[in-house]
Amino acid sequence: MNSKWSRCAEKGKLKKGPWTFEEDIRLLRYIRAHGDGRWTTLAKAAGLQRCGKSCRLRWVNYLRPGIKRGNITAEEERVIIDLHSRWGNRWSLIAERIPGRTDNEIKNYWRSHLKKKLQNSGDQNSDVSQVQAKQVSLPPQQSFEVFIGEAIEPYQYNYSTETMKTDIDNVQSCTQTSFSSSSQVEACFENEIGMSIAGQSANANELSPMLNSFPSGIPIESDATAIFDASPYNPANGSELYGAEGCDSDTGADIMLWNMCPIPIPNMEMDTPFVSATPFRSFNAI
DNA sequence: AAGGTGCCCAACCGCTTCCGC
DNA sequence: AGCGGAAGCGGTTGGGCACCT
Repeated sequence: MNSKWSRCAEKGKLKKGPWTFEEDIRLLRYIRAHGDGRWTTLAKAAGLQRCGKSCRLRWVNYLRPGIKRGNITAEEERVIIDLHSRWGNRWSLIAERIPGRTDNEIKNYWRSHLKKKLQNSGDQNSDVSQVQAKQVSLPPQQSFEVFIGEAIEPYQYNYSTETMKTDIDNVQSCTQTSFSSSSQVEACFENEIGMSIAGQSANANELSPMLNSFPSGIPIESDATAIFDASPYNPANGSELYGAEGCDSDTGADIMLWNMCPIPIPNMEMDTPFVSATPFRSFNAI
């Protein structure tokens, strides 16, 4: 074989399989300093024992700023169904029309949810058929504005290289990844990341890249609800789950960040304040 | 409680397209 | 124009997890 992947493997003990936290950080740091592209060169220069293709995939599908996590919404599903009916399996094209979603994610969603649904419901009375028949207004591609919460101004969700650089550097210095109390969390974020989680100072524009740097969120055992009262919790055992970013729910910023959290959190559900806050109220062209 | 089954999704694979020389 | 390497894309795989029985 002479494919790129097999050449990757032959060349030398290049690593395969799931990415580690350290690899993610290494890749992020390199891209923030030098930009993406030239993936083969980038992989070597960043000191990653990965082939360029693997680095590109990790960046595009997971680390890239703006990746939206969480369940596909009903509106997104409608868009996917509509566009698939027009374009077929042009996943990357479809993904361009759904901000924050990757082609891989849409492809997986189609295979695991929609394809079966469509197959099982060829008749006109099915939900999917009705959805398909409906003309869907498409969200704009590329740039978009996100409106979050009631209390803050809408802002344009764009990352600057400088912002990411600052965030990743700060995260690097925050070595503690497990906490037993809200005070520990507060101390870490205020001292190490320079952001007040109990106050109103969090700037949502500056936070999301940090999420990329924490592998599985930060579990907190007990008394953090006063601070994180809009955060997700695990309904299976009642414990609360927190990501790297924390800020007062009054700002609304945490609401947006949880939706964009690139870290999958098993069994995550939102508690009442979260739901009532209506994250991602709309997308608008800018 | 334990084993089986099915689902989900991150990552892999290989083909195609693009681009520079 | 032709070639080779890089990037993009869509299909496939397999590990981990949840849910049954």
